Amino acid sequence: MLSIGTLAKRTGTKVQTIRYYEQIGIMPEPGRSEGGQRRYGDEELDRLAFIRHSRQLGFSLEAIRELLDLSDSPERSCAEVDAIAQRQLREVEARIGRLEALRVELRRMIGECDQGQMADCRILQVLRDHEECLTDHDRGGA
Amino acid sequence: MLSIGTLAKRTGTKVQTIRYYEQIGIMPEPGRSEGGQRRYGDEELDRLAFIRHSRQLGFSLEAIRELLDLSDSPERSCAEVDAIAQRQLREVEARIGRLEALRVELRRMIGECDQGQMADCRILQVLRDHEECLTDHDRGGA
DNA sequence: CTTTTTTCTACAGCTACTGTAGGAAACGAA
DNA sequence: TTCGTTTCCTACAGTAGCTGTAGAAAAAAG
Repeated sequence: MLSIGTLAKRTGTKVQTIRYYEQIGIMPEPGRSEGGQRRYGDEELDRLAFIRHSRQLGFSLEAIRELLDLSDSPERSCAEVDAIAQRQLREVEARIGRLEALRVELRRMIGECDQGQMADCRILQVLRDHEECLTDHDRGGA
Repeated sequence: MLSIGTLAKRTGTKVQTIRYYEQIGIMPEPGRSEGGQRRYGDEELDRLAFIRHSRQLGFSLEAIRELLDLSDSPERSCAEVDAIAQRQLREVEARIGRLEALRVELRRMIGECDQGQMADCRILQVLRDHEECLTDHDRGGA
């Protein structure tokens, strides 16, 4: 039987996070010691490791809840699991795309900065320079 | 004089977000109409556009607060602004790196799924398969 | 037996907003 | 001017996914 602290160490999770998972219902209420402390077995260890690994892969807790539900009902097809993973992949790719665009703009901005005085700092000018943004919203909104 | 709604439309911001920015002190308290409604001028429009543009580039509100402070004190060097932008670029690059690693693992996972029954779903197996994670934390923690 | 570590509950705080309720102000049309 | 619609006001709760705190009890170590 494992204490919450041991479980935490073994899975690289903080103790409060485990209690939080219990609170939101993705970890079960475990048994207790005589003194009222949580005691876990291997099943809970596996479940928590699954959750943490999925979190590391960027799955939301809601998606993980779905995955756990699916894995509890073996009569359903693997296709549903696949769909969740595909969705996750698409989200990751979208995020990468957005960040790459940011990187381009940041690099351009930084490249133009020649370490002069504030008055003509290119970075601030670029950030202040919202012409495109403004007209964007103007045309779009009105 | 602009109403808060007009300012919102022009900058692509929600009305509540503007009030939130005022509350946390990165937008000033504006003048009011006779009836007590907020009225803005071009200075506030510029400031808000600066904030929104910076947010779109991934800067945190804290970083933006710094940038605004710096741009209010023109005697300081552009190098400080450059440092903030560089830091931001490094963060963006780190995030891209992490997401690319995720993408690799997700693709591998999905590739192995052959749409069979749950019992032998590769995706769930991969997610469940935490050997590496466990030993990682085991060796690292103990 | 004493000291230190761990655990307990309950709650506040974090980022950056977003949404809601209930009411007042402003604006356009008749 | 009156009506109806839209916008605005304040104040507060909620979102995701935790993290940190306080004060007390239980467990482990010496």
